[in-house]
Amino acid sequence: MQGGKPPRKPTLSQVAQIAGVSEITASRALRDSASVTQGTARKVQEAAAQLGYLRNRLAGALAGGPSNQVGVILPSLANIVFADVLKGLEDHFEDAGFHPVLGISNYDPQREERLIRDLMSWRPAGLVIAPSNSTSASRKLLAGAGFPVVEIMDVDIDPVDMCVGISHHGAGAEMARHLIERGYKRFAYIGHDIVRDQRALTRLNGFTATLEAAGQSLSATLTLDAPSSVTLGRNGLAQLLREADQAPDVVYFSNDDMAVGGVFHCMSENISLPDQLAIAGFNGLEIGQALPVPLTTTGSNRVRIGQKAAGAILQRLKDGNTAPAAQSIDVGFTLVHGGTA
Amino acid sequence: MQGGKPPRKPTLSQVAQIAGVSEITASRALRDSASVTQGTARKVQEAAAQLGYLRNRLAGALAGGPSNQVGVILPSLANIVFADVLKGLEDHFEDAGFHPVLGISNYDPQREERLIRDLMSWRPAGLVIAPSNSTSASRKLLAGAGFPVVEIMDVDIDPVDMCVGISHHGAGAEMARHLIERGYKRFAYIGHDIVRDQRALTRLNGFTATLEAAGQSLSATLTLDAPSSVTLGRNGLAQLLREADQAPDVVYFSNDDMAVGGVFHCMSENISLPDQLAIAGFNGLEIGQALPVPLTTTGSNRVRIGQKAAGAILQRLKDGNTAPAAQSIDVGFTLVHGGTA
DNA sequence: CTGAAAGCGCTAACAT
DNA sequence: ATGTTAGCGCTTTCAG
Repeated sequence: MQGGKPPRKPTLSQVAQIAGVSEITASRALRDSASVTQGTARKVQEAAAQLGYLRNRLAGALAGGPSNQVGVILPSLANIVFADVLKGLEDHFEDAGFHPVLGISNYDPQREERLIRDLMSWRPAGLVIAPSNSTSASRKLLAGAGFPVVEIMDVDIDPVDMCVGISHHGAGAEMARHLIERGYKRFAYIGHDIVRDQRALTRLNGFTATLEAAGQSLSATLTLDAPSSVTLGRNGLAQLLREADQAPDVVYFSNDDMAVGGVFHCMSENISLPDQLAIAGFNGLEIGQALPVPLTTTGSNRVRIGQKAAGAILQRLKDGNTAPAAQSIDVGFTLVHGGTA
Repeated sequence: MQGGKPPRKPTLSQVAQIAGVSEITASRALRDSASVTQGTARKVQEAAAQLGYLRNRLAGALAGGPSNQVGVILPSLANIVFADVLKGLEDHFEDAGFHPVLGISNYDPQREERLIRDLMSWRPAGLVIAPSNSTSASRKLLAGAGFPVVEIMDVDIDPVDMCVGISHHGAGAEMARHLIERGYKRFAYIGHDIVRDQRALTRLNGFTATLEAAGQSLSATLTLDAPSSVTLGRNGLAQLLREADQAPDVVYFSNDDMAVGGVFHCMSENISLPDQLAIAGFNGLEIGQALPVPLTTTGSNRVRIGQKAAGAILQRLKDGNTAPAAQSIDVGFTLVHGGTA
């Protein structure tokens, strides 16, 4: 409570001394009481309790022991999507006694590279990363990491090691197919800062490719240079409808946040959904489904992605980290037939 | 990519050798190029780049260097509330180059204690914890931590070191005052597993205390033994209305998730809000405000709590961790005048 | 500004 | 089942 130099924490050697055994025996007793006589284990544990001994994993890991830390690099935490992924990661890591060490790249490749260095400098047991246009230096770091690495969110990539996610190209394509089937003709797209969010761009590419294969095309595209948000989507739709030569009959938004904004604009302008205008999003967020008319969108298994990624790391750690051929896990997406398209 | 024993990573001494300086000089050059001649700094940096040297902070921290890891213990990530707090923490930690090391207690005091031990064994620079009925062992551990500790969410506590949050007692009391003022007479409460969620219980206490001070009381209370959710709130209200001798005219829910469920029940049963029944929640979640009739609730500054907590840790680290008197930061709450009460 | 010595606290490897 | 030896890779003193 008061000032003064911090009293040194009790060390293993002190525990050993009190228990009347060697340091290494104390170490074994504390880590895996099975590798030691019951009596010894008890003595050591008592000594440790008496001293208030607290294991120092810095020393342990430096000496070659295992780490239970896993680096986790995500682009943002403002977006519920990544909070969901983190939840999924925690689900499995927590049970296995592993702890995520978090870094947020803010969609910035330079920052991401710095984070990779930073987290690797703690010699974690593994690394999970949702890449943001990774630099080649980043890829090189990951390739030579020496521990399992999982790139998450997108499987339309050439993974450094393993990857878990969905095909964003496929998701865009499927939505295009659905909308074409519904008979829509005048397609528009409203997106957020797509330069940074590569996965949104990939969806758009899948979307337009499918339109074109069907002899259709985007009649209007609006890309706003800001992070996605409900407000941005709302203003975006207002702007698009104001500026477009001919009103679209359906708008594909870069994600659900944006799309919900679009729905709100329609509500306030008395544009009836989906007759006057149809709207589609991506992610399958709860808020979209809680709307009076649930949003038509693509459900992405975000929690699942986290769980699978954690599972992949843990599995490899159990297998002694013998890197097999690069592995790709597609958790799949689902078309959510809402009422807006 | 292929098997084989992992090649040892380059060490500082190798960098030093190539640069033609001593190990310690190389160390200084890499950490703080200002404490060394420009030329030396350049030579060392080149050598490091050439070797692909990656700092080993395990060794650094063990040798007495600073850590940039901060333990963060939260009860859950399923609840958006804690994702928001984590976002706030990241906002400041990321900029300062610090990384949260995450543990999820699942509202379990035993698990929380294990997590505290586990995270402390990495000798972090600080610890942020949203306590869950902490055991006395947990409190003892935190008290002797030797680094800054912030207990978050609630300021109605006696903090081990510092705390950041709001008064949950006050929040409950204010909502009671508001509802009394509105003229409601028959008050009911619907809560989730309150044994585990102490803060919800504290709000309830503030609520009932205020009712009683005004000569009123809760006419019905329903506490469900499960984590809070929209579905639980919906079923809860159905049950309460079914079983209550006399229908309440207002229901205070343990939080917004629950309250939104209540609103959904009313929608499907054509119970008009707030005339036939009024509803109030807690948190000010986006989903509650996105409802056709926005939810009357208490806004909690969750992101702010995270930011302030991170700020408090960083400040103390800058001040050389000279623990001043225990500090308590109240970020305050706001009554959200929605349309449901 | 640079260096030499010493050691942080622990665990793997090899005995016994 | 337990102990001995050695060293992980770095940084903190303390000197120059």
